Amino acid sequence: MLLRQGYHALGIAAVLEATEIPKGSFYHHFRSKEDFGLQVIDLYMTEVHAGLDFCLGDESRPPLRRVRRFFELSEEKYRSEGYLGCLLGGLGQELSGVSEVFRSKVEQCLSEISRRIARCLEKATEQGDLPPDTDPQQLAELLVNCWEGAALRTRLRRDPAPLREMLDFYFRSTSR
Amino acid sequence: MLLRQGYHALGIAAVLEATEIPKGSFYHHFRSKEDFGLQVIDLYMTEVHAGLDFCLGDESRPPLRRVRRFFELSEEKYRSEGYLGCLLGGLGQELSGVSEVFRSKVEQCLSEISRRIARCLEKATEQGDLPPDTDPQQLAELLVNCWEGAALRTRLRRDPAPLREMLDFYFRSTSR
DNA sequence: AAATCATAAGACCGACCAGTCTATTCTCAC
DNA sequence: GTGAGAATAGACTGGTCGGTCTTATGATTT
Repeated sequence: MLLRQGYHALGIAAVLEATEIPKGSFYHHFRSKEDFGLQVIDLYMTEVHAGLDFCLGDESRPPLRRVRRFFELSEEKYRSEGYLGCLLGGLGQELSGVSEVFRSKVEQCLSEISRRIARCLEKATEQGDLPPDTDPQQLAELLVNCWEGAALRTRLRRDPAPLREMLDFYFRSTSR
Repeated sequence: MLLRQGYHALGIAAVLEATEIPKGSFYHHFRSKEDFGLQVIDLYMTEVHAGLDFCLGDESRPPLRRVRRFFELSEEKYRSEGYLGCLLGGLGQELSGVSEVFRSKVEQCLSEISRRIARCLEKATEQGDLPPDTDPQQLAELLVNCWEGAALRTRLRRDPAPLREMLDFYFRSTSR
């Protein structure tokens, strides 16, 4: 619901109705709506990290393939949700100008993802799949950032093409 | 204000106070808050198109340079606003799941920008600055989408690096 | 069985928001 | 100068929102 409607457009009452939970229970477990939102991000991140574990730890594939696979699985997940894009991008855009808490939280999450991908790109460099002069961290940030942009467009168009074309371009460019 | 705070977090009252305009005047000229938001987008787009006119119409530079220049000037504009990113990206993310009107409006604006850039990339292809088998429209969409992602990250980090690195990567990749 | 404490339950509250209403003032054509 | 419509002005309204309050219930410990 937070992904679809965004933070402000989603009322607590709607969450309570959908989950059939009374207000008293909600505020017993969550300090506030903000606390709730932050915990939703945490939950989202455990999924993301599980995906990263699964893909980047797959020693049977070359490192670059592992990275690509992670994003392909993410695309699959987006599809199953109706192409709503990424929660981090959504909340980041909506709240970064109005809540320092959310801004730093989202930034921290994105840089954490980038760091893990960078470590995998480093392996690719070691194995000679990337030019030796590449900066893995920068290349990883680039990938994550462009992915977020493509995810937004995918959401606007309700069409996965922007995600696919972005991945194609990125991996065609880096590995050549 | 709409760029900084987002649509929902921005109250009409705040706009009225900042502009010292009474409510009666506002609702005399705008049908509703939604109407106001849409007109702000229109205003934003006239600026964007002026920038496109200025850069893409500059016959003294090769086409690829014109495109790059447009985004470099955009970065400069973002900087002067305190790195709040792009209004289209911001409102698109926040509202696309909750308002069909805004969703289609933002999508239409982005695809319009892409189309103009595509026409310039086409010239680059004709002049041999891009491989003859490239799809200008797709390459333009890609650029716009990745730009939006980099703009979001720039906003989250309050730092222009993501924008610059994205442009570097894109133009290094395409023209090689 | 009693006591205790975490949780459930939803009525209730004050704040705020977009939007309306009526009254007033400005502008300009005639 | 006067009439008419556009624009200004802000008090007001109905509804919604996040959050609180009191009371009830369940489970666990002694």
